Amino acid sequence: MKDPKSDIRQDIHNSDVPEICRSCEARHKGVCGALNPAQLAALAKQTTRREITEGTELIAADEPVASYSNIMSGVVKLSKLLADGRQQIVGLQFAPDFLGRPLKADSRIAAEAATTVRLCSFPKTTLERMMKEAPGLEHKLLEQALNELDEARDWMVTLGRKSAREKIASFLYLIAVHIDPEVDDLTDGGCSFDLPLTRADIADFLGLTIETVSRQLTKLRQQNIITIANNRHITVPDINLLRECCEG
Amino acid sequence: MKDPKSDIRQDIHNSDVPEICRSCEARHKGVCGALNPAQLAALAKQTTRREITEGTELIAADEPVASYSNIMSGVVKLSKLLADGRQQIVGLQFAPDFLGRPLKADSRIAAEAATTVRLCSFPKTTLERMMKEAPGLEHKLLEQALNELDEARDWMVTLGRKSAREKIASFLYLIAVHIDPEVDDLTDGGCSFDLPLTRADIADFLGLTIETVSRQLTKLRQQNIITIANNRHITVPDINLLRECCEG
DNA sequence: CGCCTTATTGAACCCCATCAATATCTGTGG
DNA sequence: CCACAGATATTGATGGGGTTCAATAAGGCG
Repeated sequence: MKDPKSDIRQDIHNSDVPEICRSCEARHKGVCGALNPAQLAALAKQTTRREITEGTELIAADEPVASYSNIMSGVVKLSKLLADGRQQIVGLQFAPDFLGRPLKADSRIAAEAATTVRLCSFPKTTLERMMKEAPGLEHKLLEQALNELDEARDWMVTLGRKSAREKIASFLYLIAVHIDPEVDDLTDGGCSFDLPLTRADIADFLGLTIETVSRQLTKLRQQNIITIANNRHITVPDINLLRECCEG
Repeated sequence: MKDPKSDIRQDIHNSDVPEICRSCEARHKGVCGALNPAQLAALAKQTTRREITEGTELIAADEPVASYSNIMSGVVKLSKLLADGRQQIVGLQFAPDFLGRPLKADSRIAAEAATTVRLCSFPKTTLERMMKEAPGLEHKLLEQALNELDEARDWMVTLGRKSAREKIASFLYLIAVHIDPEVDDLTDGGCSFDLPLTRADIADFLGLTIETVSRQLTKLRQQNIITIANNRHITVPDINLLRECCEG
């Protein structure tokens, strides 16, 4: 069932991996993990790496886009807009996530750099050609899509059924888990991180107003569940206390 | 790059399609569309078809499940539960959707028959084996996952940013589009359908209470945007009026 | 018809939004 | 280093949309 030629290719020595790919996270946990050195080299020829400043629009809703990207560092926010200006952030993406809507010209979702972001971009057509040659690529995309679907559905519970306090706690916990690789659902102890979003963005992510976000953060601070420095830097002395706030 | 053997298989005459698959929607729009007649026949040997009554639990959250299914008719609701009993419905599935969480043992989501449901089920292991033989299967799964992701994100806007009235209108519109195949985003005129959910389910889908759902339905009725018969049957004289209610 | 479930309607309350004022941060230039 | 200005965040007062609690009505099925 397997093409023997590709087996040979995959045995090519690691030194054939393009230099820029060697230390890239996307090659291990990201979509590029599905490519062999020769395919990586072919893709690398077409890639452009960019550092993008906070606030830059990466993908406009409704506009067809000609390239996909891997996020190498930073945080990207995905958002949707209603006609009257109300906004909802529908997802956050971190390294080494794949950015773009496969199998469709327009995503109907806007993507914006929430922090400084480094991207590794390549033409849509190149990736689509490779999807036919390397079925593992499609598998990686399926994995990410299903993970994002799980996350989106988790967040629907937060949006639909949680109080403002629980929403804020859930948000802080989400960021803690994604920013600090040491933290996961079982961790004890404390952690600290910078918020990748402004209060306005947090409000748009949680379906709240800026004022409510601010008030609830203040309350969590007064109850010693978090400390805040310079508005953006959060310290969580005991992650379990925060976790308890996520569901009442 | 292509395995010539599979090309031959795909040219096998249509009469080799298993009888039970011939009139099945999943073979056209669903995942089975990726299988050739021989593969369909192999899968058909392992499938069981069941008719399931409203209210039956199909998948329990956290419990590993040994089979996947195609929905042949009816509506399945996917829901999540908080520890204190608060519930959020995170998705609705219609024929010919694929039911189950690929690539993972437990889905952390409960699935329940919202109406009478007919399923075509097959062992997980069988499908996983076929995914390796027929890359098109994975492609179909990716398509559905991305569609569900789009839908989930659309709904996040509804949950996070819309008023109760807009939520109810959005829900009615969603059902109209999915139940009546004639209706889509561009349709004019009217339509009518049965609600597949109770008021309690609608509330859990929209992040509201039963009472609010009821009050908003009453208001829409008083404004002649809908009529209601027997609590469940909705008639929409002008779908455009309803559409306008979805965003204010 | 009678019972039970499901849905509607009413009244009071509360959480969060809104509007408004003040405070803090950040970066720039004197 | 400080002063200033604009953006960002906090805090306060008030009001409204949706929840909660409670009672009534309507549907569904024996």
